[in-house]
Amino acid sequence: MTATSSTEDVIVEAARAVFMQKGFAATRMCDIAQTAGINQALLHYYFRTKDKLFSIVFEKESINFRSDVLSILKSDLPFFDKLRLMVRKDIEKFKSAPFLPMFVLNEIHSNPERMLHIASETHHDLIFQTFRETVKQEYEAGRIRKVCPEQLLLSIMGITMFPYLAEPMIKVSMNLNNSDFAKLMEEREDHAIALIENALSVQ
Amino acid sequence: MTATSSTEDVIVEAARAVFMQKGFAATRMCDIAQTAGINQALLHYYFRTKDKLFSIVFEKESINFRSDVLSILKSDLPFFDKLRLMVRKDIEKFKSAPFLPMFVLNEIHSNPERMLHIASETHHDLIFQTFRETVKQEYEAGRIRKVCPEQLLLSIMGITMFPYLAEPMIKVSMNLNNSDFAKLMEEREDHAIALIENALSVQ
DNA sequence: TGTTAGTTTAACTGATTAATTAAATTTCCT
DNA sequence: AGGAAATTTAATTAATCAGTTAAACTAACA
Repeated sequence: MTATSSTEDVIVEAARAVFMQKGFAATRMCDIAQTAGINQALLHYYFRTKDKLFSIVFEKESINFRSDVLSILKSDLPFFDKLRLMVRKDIEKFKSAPFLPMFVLNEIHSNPERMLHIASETHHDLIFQTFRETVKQEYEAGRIRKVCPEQLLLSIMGITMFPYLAEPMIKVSMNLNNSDFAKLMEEREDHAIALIENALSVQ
Repeated sequence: MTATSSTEDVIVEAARAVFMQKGFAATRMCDIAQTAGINQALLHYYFRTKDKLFSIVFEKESINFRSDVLSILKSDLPFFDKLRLMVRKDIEKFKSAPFLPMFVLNEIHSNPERMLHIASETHHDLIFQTFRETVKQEYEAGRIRKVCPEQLLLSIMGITMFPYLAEPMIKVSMNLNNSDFAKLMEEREDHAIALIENALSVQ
């Protein structure tokens, strides 16, 4: 059982869980220790400071957050297939990590400079540029309605992410329990794709 | 001028600004005092604790956050006019209070029980039920495509709110300065409305 | 068996911060 | 002017929390 694969990983995983749920400021080191099933001294033995531990967690998650859509966009699939894949991949990801959007957006919000670093590491600009050109080609060829690519991207992201950003609010407003909500998210993929397709289809 | 642009109001307004930007945990009472242009002692003289001050701010904002769409939905306007009004009202609100969505969702996220109280005060369930029935009537009459009302509402909210939730990320990704971003949000109203209309139109 | 890394316990330091208090000062009302 | 409320100053208390340290224990392992 390969001893040492653990502890360090256990700590990072515990930190991930607590940071994601509470955010940086509200997270206590002793919460992380407790979640990891160890004591505070050992926490500092492995990761000297709260900031270092947070950086490790945030770096990882913020990269995971940014979809790797570049390969999809650069493929030679029909445009609607690209969109379908983008939406499906995102929703799948958020289903397995529902706190991810809130966590990342929230920490960027409270420390925007960090975003500069993330953006360069994840080729944000390149992804966005490719998306813009792809959309432009499509509407110039008359295969979709003319639409501002920036606005379209914001709409797609909003459609896929919002339910996870607002999960606690939605559950109460719509009177859903956990399994109702999960089911709604199951069905969401198809709804989202259909909505976007219909919105862009000519005629 | 006197009239009472009273100290009390000044404090609440300062608290609103700081809490909105930093969230509860990261907010310091001395920040609020400084923003209000007073000292910490006076803060406690008016509002004894941080929690009380926060409650006042949050209560107010969470009610403001919830659009008063009930009157729109119950009017006898054509459905698309209702949608247009809903979207316009929401985007207008967020343009003047861009931190509102992040603030409310974030605090609900870190303290979901609070949501129960808000929901009952703002008739969430009634609004949602009315929306559901309105949509159902429309697609049963064949005036719009058949669509799950829950999903549609989530999509509309995502489309209107997401840009404000992700503002710092968007600015970096799309390489926009403040005025670029503001302009994009100006144009967003029409984009959002057109997108939803096209998505729902039959044929 | 003895060494070493990993781990625990428990007490402590130092910094931050919410909250309190008393006394002094200012502002405003009558 | 006199008095009450508002506000400041400055010092203090109490709590929380990140981070440190030393001493002891445990298990692997050579």
